[in-house]
Amino acid sequence: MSSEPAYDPLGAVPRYLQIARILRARIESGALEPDRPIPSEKAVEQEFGVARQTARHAVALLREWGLVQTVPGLGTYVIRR
Amino acid sequence: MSSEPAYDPLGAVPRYLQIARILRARIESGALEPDRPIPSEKAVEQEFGVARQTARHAVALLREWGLVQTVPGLGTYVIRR
DNA sequence: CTATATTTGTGCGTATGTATG
DNA sequence: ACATACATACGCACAAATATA
Repeated sequence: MSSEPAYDPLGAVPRYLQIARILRARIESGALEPDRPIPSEKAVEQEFGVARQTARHAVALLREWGLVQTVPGLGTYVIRR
Repeated sequence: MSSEPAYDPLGAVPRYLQIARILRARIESGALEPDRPIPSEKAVEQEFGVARQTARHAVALLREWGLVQTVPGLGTYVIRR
């Protein structure tokens, strides 16, 4: 059984990093597929109950990690590799 | 040759002031043109490796100096004079 | 062509906590 | 105590790009 990292809002690990790791796990597991969009910032906010800034921070990490590509006005997509 | 002030993170002059002076020099030299946006807060953060607060502090100085004008939701622009 | 909805980009203001000089 | 600086996090607003009715 492979499970994604747990989300612990009160933990020592910053929320944006926890969220980024969870989304990364979804990409690596194939739950989020290449050339397909990841959840919007709005959706991330709602799923994890965080502010937009925090959601954006998480997605920014995915970009830095080379996992996704963002198109303004459209969305953020999983990079095919 | 006119060169902009050096950035010295370990110097006695506060970083926000150093950054503000560098951006001012770019405006006065024409590297940043009137009616054109200066680098976003994010870009300033990244270029100088400082926190958001510090980048914002620098841009706030440019406003106080009457060099730029900030438009909410759009950016900060060099004032034509 | 216009209007609307969605998504991302940018900025403002504020707050808490940590650390250094 | 104070100024500076970093890190994290919340809420809000307006602008721009994109897609669709």
